[in-house]
Amino acid sequence: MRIFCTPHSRSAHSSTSRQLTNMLEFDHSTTVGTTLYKEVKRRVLRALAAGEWKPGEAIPAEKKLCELFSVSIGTLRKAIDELVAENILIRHQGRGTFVSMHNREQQMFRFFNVANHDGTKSYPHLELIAFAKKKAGTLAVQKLRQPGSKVYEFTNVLSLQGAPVIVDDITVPDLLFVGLTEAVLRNRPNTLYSLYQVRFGISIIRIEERLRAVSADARYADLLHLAIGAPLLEVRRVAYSYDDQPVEWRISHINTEHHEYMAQAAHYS
Amino acid sequence: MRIFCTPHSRSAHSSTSRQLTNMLEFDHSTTVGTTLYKEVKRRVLRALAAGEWKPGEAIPAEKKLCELFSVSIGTLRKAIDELVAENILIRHQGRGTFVSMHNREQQMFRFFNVANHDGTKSYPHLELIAFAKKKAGTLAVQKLRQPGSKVYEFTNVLSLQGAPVIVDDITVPDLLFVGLTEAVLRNRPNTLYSLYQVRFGISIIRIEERLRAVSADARYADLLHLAIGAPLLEVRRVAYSYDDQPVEWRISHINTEHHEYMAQAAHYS
DNA sequence: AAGTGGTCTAGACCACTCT
DNA sequence: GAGTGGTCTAGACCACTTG
Repeated sequence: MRIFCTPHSRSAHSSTSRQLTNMLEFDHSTTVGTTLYKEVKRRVLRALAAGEWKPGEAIPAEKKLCELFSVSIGTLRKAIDELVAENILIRHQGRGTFVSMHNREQQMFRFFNVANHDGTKSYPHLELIAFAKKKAGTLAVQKLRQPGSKVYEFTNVLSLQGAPVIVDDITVPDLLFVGLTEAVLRNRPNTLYSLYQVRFGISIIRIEERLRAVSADARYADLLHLAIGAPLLEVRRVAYSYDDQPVEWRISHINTEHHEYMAQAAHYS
Repeated sequence: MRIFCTPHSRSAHSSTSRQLTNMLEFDHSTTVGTTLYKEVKRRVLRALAAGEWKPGEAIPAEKKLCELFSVSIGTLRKAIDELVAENILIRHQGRGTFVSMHNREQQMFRFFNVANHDGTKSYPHLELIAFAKKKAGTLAVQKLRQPGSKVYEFTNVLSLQGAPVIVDDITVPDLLFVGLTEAVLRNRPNTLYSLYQVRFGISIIRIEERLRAVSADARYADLLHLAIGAPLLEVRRVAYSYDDQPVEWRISHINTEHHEYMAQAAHYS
């Protein structure tokens, strides 16, 4: 007679879970209302957050993971499916499954929503115009959930087709970005988020943005070569890493005279 | 000896497909690079577009669909999975799988991205201030891909907490909205998109929006009780139905002094 | 109790990639 | 050819809903 695994029963399930403990610390706090494939997903995420598999590297083959987690191929694939859908892993048929990187051409524009009026996107030219380490302001503390800590604050001006279009005022917690300097920011070869990943091991998974229309004050008018009072698109962004941990807070001001912010909505709210 | 279905071989596959032809016309034009579950998904979509199963109704049980399409439960579920992920179907454990509706409370805010500064959303009060049938302008023709046709144009003013905040200038093709009148727009009980669905059989599946900051002209200043030149968020939206067919083109102007436009990005660009 | 969707299994064969 | 992910099967048991 066959003995079936009873995935919805906590007792039978936790015994399965225990076998996986050697991989990473077992954390009971997040083990509520779980199913086998969710549990597998959580393990993979934890391994990623711990740097067990690094961006660009392949993770073990599906069959290997089935043995490692003691689940069937169907269950394993359902877990991986979700991670692929969330852009955390990338599958290449015949090659393997890889941890997503941010420095690839195609990923370049993932979180860069500014386009020309015809919908095409161009590479921005970038200039760092300010850099400082200071105590976090109340707004930054709130957004980054890092009370009482210090932060790095720096400002980039992005130009498209030779004209300045965007001013980014960026704040990151110093505890996560140990060793960040002006030189590091100037010498990076790729995008800012690829620098975060390669240099500091921080992967940006998700962003939330709030948009408003404002009038240019003296500073923005100067930086963007506009008249004071000209309409600007203000974008306030919080960028999140694997555990929904906020790691960057930025305010962008965009001259939308010749460019647009592109948004889409299809899947759930 | 067992005979396996060879899903990737066209000859074996098309014989399977033929069995389904009684349901709807077989269309060879879209049968390229297909897999079994994609084919099943396409059949379901076609049935939905044909009105075979209507919004709010349950579609046949998974086991029934397995027999109908002659596929296994795993394949059937993979097809339905994608339709659920795209918000076209909704599954309720123990009850059935239903065609998505737009008039439910929870769906109310799906395409309504304007929120208070604290992130909460409120029901807008709505006033119809203009309605006309006219020849489509060049911009509307381009966005709606309906050359030479007539359109309905109407304008709504949306108020939040008693103050006017948004002006929506909306254009829809008359061929799809036969019988649209001012009275129909005034007497609708739910959202505009639920009216589209219930009254005209048009389901909005996806929207694309482009955002800019502009200065209020005399019309918007008047409607939104602002000074001329005040910064406004301009949102240009195209709304799409099942076959990626554009069915609505609207330009919104939003006073973001006390409200924000919320955007998110996580899944693929 | 009957019917529905949700999860899981164990294994098959296919298409693709790399060596 | 060996190894990878991609698709598909046939059936099991579970949790939930409704009569």
